[in-house]
Amino acid sequence: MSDVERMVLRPNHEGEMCPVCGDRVSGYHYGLLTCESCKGFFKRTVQNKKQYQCSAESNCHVDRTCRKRCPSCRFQKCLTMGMKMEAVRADRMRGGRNKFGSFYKRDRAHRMQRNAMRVPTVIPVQTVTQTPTQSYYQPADHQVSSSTTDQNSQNIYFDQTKVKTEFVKTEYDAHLQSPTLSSTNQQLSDFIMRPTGYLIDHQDSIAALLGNASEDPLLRHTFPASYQLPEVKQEPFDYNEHLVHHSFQDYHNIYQPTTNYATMMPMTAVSTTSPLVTSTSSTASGNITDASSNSPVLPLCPAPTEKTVDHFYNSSMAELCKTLPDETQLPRFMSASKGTKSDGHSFAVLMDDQMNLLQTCWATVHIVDLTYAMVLGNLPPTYKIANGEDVSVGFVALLGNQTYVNTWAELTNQLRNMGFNKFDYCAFRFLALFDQSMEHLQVVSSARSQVLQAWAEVRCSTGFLEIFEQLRRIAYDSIRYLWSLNSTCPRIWQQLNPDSSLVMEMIKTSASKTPAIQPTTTITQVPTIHQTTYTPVVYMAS
DNA sequence: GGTCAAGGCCAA
DNA sequence: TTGGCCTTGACC
Repeated sequence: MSDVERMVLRPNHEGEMCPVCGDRVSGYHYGLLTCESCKGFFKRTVQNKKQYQCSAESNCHVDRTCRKRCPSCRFQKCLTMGMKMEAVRADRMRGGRNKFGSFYKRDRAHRMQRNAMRVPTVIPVQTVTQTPTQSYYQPADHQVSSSTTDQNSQNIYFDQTKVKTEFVKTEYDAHLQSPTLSSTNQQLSDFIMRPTGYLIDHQDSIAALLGNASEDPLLRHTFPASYQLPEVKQEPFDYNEHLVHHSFQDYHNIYQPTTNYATMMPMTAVSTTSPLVTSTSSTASGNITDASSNSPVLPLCPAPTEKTVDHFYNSSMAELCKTLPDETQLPRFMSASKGTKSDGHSFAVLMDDQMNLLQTCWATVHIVDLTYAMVLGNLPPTYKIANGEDVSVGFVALLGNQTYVNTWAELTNQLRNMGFNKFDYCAFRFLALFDQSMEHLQVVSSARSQVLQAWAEVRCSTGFLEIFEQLRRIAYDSIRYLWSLNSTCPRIWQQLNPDSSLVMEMIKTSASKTPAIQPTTTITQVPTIHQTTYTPVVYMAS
């Protein structure tokens, strides 16, 4: 093992801050880089099945000095940041490796790469003054497989050598640099700027779109092609094996509990409202009692092991999508597709359906992405674009559609207060991808059902779904707003290069596909959602 | 045998 | 109840 490899594999948490309270990180604990005190707090809470009640509004500030004040909000923040109750052992067995070992290793390697690449030729694109307690960049970077960037960045950086600044001239250029939209823009196809300021590689956009956490480009910086740190051992990816055995419909067959976790069951899913959807594993009272019914879609299985978690991430849809353009794999794909006629026509139809989905959903995914980042506090309130103007983050999120900026901000606040976490974010993304308006496609309808069922295993609130639908309608309206510019603001429209730009084609197509907001469903008010509708599933020993 | 993320212990 | 330190044990 080389020195560099040793550096990659050896933990170095010096200077790292706990994403929950900001104290010094002592290592990976229950899926997250945290301090010793949050580790102990989380362990006690889960082991002793503690139920906390916030005396305020469930949005208490948590930092090193006041973390003892509100255990309810502290625990909620632990969960939101990504600590995993499943990692607390039901049998209390000491020692041994935990179930996320390979995650930790991979995450460490990613972090080392980021740290290594932070040094050369980067300049701040926007210097944002922030205090430790006012960080709109919450340190979700500590979370294994999370989809955010770096906590320690006081400035937001970009690689000066990569940015084609000539394309950053108007407010709409700011839109075009937002993640989803820009992935379709040929002019910016080499590098894409995330709202947080990071440039991501073009090929990552599909992974981002599909919500694969381990492949999320926000986990990675863009590296010069010539620069490569030694990777942690990569498992060879067998396309055929993954497609056949880990297809979307077969996830539930993969995630089988192991003995360590077999005794852990989600005992209570307390809610004052009905479950999100009727689940076959739910009782009439809404309590989920069947731990063997694992998530078919989301990494929410009640008994994840290192092996099964690895399966999920290594066999991700993103990996499958990456292999699709490879002609040498195409025959295997065709023969491996269950129930799919193995001929070129079937494949063409499949691709056509995928394009339909992407064209319909990209704006929703874009808004969902920014919503989650806002919930985590990762985004500054405004962005300065190249011409010196400040635009609000809502302006960027809604593609310039000012109508619902305030509504979006309120929805974001509500989600934050409801404890919106990465699982909900993941569900939102899948629901966005499998757009309701495409439910005439059988696979979409089926996929939506699986997502909803998986989600219902960890959430018992219709409130989240209501807000998602609001976001989706806002996305539709924003696309139509963009499209309307060709008649209302021809000057700006022309700057978007409408005759040759691929993004214009996407806007045009999606504007024609997304259903108009009906008068009866026009978004005028944020729905009233009570915070008490959310209670996390608590894993308990049976 | 070293590593490190689990659980346990115990003073504050 | 908290949080710092210790012990344990699977994995490398």
